[in-house]
Amino acid sequence: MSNKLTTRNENYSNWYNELVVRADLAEHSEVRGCMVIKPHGYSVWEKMQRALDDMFKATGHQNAYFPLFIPKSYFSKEASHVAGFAKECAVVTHYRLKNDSETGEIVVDEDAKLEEELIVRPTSETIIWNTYKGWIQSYRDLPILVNQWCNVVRWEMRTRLFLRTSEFLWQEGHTAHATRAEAIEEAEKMLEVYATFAEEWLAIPVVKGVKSPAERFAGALETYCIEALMQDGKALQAGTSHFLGQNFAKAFDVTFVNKEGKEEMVWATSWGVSTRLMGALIMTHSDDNGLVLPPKLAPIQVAIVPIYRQLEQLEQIREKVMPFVESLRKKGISVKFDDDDNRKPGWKFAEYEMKGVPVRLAIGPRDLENNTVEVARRDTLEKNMVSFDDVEATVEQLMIDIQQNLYDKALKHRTENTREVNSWEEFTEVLKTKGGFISAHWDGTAETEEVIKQKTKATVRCIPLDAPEEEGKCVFTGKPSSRRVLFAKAY
RNA sequence: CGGGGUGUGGCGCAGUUGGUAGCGUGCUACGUUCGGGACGUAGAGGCCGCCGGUUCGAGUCCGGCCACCCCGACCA
Repeated sequence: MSNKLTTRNENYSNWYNELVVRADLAEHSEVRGCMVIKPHGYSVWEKMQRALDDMFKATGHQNAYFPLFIPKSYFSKEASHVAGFAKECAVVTHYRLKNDSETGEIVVDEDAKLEEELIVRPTSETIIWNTYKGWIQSYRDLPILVNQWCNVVRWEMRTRLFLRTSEFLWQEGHTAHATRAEAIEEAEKMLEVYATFAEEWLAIPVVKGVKSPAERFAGALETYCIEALMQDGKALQAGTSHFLGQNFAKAFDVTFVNKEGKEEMVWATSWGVSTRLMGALIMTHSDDNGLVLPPKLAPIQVAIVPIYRQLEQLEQIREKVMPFVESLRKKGISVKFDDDDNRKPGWKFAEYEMKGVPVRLAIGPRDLENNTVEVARRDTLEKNMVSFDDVEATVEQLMIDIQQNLYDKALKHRTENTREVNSWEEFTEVLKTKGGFISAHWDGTAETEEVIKQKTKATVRCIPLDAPEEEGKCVFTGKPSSRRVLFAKAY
């Protein structure tokens, strides 16, 4: 086996593809466009789920579950929603197989055709609002704050592990409110939750913003988003939160009686993040040696590699180390003492590096003599000899330091790759030679946005929420603009 | 849907003008090793993507399918 990954400089795209497989996160399944998320990858996802789920609960939400299948007719009720998803829907038409009487092969039983076809959910707004109709009569029934963890299917033409697969895992929050202001507040609140999660857990700095009308979710009045910048200078949308207005209430006739006894339409939001965050995590921190994980999301936070000749020596190391291992575990740090006798230390070093374990400890006969441990940190690849008496404190501190260092590095990268430009020449030049976020004035029209996209492949990633008012001229048309927006090529 | 590529032991690949399938790695056993992906010896493992054709003979030539990957258009 070639032990080295393709480097990021050689071919960023290959680097990513190889890394996902070699770090044991996921692999292509035999089904086109679908992936198998392997235990190591799924452990990371579970940690994300846990953290997010706690945050959802803390903001008053509850989990529920809605069907995988959506009757086709539901879709047609919200015009822009259908238009947005129609091209990528999997459709169930039959409910039974049979053995062909001639060949004996398993075939679709044409007699078992569904009266109404079912769509495999690409998102659940329609079935949920069809359900909410039955839950809501009075203002007393509001708000409804529900989330579901599930899989969805979007029949993508081109797929990449985690970044875009035909089936993916996500959560989708769907809330119902009595007033416009409350729904907007909810959409903004969940954007904050996502941003906090991205920065504190994934260690990924994000720009909070709103989407241009062209990039808005199908059926939304406003789409809020968090945008991150990857190491190759391309942007990645890491989460979205939508203010849906009354569009779905109108489509599904969901009304409530207010305090004054008058009937009103319900206001809605929806918000989601997906296994795509795995892609963001990988592309933000990892290096040419493999995966780099922030400690808060690493399934194994500390790996201990014993170095020994005879099994007797291994036992000596084990005796020395186990109380320390137990002590770390009591503090909630996940530790693996790797006593696998079939792998050599060098192999284990490389393996834990590939898999992104934040801290690796090596302990051998020399360390037993000197009461030391070799401490290696994944993010900087630094190695230090530490007294065994101090190693617990060292490890605890490293959990904090590595988490922080990864964030700082990513923020530095983003800062250095966010450039203000004021002319079309500058715009195309920066895009061609450097990439990254381009902060520029835009006249706000869909036409200009489209032309820029056609010419450069760069899109308006978002209008940052914190963008200051600033008089300027659109980089492309020269028409007046009141604030800068962020452009970039995107995943 | 266009363009390109690939299908051969688990994985990665070679296989020349057609002659009965090989290498690396991994796997099993034993021994020596063990501080950055160890080494030796002995083994196991293949309807060469599928269907048809040419031929005494096809992994190899011809025709037709199928699948997957990569690059575009579309998208979280």
